[in-house]
Amino acid sequence: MPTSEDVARAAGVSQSTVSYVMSGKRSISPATRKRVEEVIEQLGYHPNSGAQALASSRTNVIGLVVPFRPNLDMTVMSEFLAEIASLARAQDHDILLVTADEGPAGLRRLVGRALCDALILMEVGSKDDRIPVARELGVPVVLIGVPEDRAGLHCVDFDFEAAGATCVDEMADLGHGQIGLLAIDPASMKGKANFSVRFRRGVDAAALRRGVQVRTLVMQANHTDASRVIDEVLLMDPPVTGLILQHSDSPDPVTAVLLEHGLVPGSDLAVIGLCPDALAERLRVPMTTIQQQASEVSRRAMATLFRMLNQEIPTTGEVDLVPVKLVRRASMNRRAFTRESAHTIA
Amino acid sequence: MPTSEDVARAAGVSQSTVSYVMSGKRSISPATRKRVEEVIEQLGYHPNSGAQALASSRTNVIGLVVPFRPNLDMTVMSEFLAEIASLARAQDHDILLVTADEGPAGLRRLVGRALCDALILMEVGSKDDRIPVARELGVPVVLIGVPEDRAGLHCVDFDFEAAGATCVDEMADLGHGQIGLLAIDPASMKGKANFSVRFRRGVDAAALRRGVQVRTLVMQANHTDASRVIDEVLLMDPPVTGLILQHSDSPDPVTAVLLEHGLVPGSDLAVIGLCPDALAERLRVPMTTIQQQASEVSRRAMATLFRMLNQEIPTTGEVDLVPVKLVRRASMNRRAFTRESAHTIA
DNA sequence: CAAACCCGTCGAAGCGCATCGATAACGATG
DNA sequence: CATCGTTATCGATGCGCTTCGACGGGTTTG
Repeated sequence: MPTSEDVARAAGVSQSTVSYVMSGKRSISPATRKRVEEVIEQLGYHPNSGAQALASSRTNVIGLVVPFRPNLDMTVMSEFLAEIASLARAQDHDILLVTADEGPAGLRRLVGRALCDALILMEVGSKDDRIPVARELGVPVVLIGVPEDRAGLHCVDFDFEAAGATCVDEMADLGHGQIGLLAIDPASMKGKANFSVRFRRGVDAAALRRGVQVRTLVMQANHTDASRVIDEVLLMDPPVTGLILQHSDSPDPVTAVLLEHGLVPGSDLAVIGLCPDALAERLRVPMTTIQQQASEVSRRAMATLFRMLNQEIPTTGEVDLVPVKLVRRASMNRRAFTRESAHTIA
Repeated sequence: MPTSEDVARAAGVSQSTVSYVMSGKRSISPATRKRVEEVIEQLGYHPNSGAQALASSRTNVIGLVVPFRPNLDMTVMSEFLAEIASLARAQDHDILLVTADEGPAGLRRLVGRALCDALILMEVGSKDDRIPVARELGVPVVLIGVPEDRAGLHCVDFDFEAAGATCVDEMADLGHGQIGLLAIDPASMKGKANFSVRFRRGVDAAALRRGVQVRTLVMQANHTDASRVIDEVLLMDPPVTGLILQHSDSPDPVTAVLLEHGLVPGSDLAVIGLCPDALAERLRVPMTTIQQQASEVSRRAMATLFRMLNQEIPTTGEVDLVPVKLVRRASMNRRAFTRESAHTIA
């Protein structure tokens, strides 16, 4: 591997000049610059990152801490990964991928070993033991997620509360006053994640505001449980005319069960949910959803992170919630005033 | 941040002694070792990775190159990521996540800048422009996937050919002589990936061997197209009694369409496919599948990589195919000899 | 026309570690 | 008892870079 010394010799300049050509931190005459750049090109020179880090105490690496717990929505997660990695590269940074297995000590290691200049913590839970450590790390940190105790830390996330509210509003706007919320089990791992909690908070608030009744049924995202839950829904009185799906992987089973009952989403029952677009669109009846734009969240997180790295803003935290976007598809219908049919058909 | 110099001073030894305590490359008296280790603990010392890399020309980082092209099966992908990251940490290594956006030049950058000691290339296609570069990089490389031109490179992957064959064998064993293969469009991005090609090669070979007829229908993994394709299948003569699903996201739509036709998988029609376990199990009729054990592939890839890093084996390549595992669920039935009913029911 | 500046360049001093050779202390060996 | 290994430690060097101060020559200024 050629070093900057090699480049300097070949270009007939000093090593420090090569360094200044690369960093642009001092003015260089056009002639020398050209000569040096040609040699760099020709030799295929790349600065040694270790040496660079040692001398400048800047690694140009961002640590991305992902708790790969099972049962995570990987579709969304990988959108994050792709976008974050790409944005990092655009600013000449790289991404160090760290699982959360190591816990808080892992964060200390990253910073202590000077493996990265900044951290992004993904999938932050309501109570997350990475939080207190993150605060004292002395490097810029951005959280994806909104923990309870977030003082001094910058958070970015989807606005799940607005998402919940939007679902209810859309229902109410179409005349549905009796809504079934097919919800994630609050006792489960996923249910404890704060996005789950915030979504339901949004639903509840909007229900109150709009004067509609929301009945919650906890379900697992599989056909058997969907079947059980839909049976319950159909027996409710007054009859439920709209369903909100919280699980991102419940659209398939729920749609399947509804169809088995002769109920077509968008005609016999209004259905709205939270899932990836690709899934929503490939259903028998494409589903109206709240779109989760991972790219937008990533963009904001990275923008903030780089501003912190460049000392443009203090590391003091605030919550940056990305507005939700309702994508209307065929699964929502206006309430029919004479729909008692559900019971009989079923 | 404390340095090894700080540790040395506090422990009353020289800096080099601290270094030897940490690396274990020279013998240290138990007394000194204990003293040094205590100071390390107490000061919260972590060796600076940049300095370490500079001095030892070893980064303890593995570059993981992932082409985040849309339409990738992220469920499987993230299993890889999680397992690889975890295995790396177990050997005191970290993972640098690199998207393939930069192409071959990105690989040169990684090695040229000495950002990592070794590379794993994921989702390697049949013809992949990263391959020629990878070969000349001068660092250990392991490919996940099997490109055509793989001389000198170590590949690990699922044995998709065996997967295809196993599907056909299972069908044949249960008496099915007329099989429909609902296949990925070979002209699509995904269809060009070599795993797709290999699966179909396995299917074809086994069909020939077992003397069964496989008719291929290209489909998209959505309800509309599934409907179109199943209509075609049901009109075939002689009647198809078993379906092989190549798309990992076709089980939902296909099952849905079959049920609409009054056909229950596992009773009226045998269905087998290639998809994540979680999906297979949450279907109305849990589906028999070929299980893709990402963890096993990861383990083998990492094991080989570390052996190359430790000079235990040469960097000469071979293909390491992970045997497939058939997981029987409820979607397969023995052929009924008098099933003409499909047409009439449909 | 000298003083004050700016521009482009160079030399040198580290950054924090790994590692090699040297050295001292100390049994074991003949 | 002189010699040879061993074992445990230290000092010095260098990895490849960034960055600071210095310096010469050209330009501006009073």
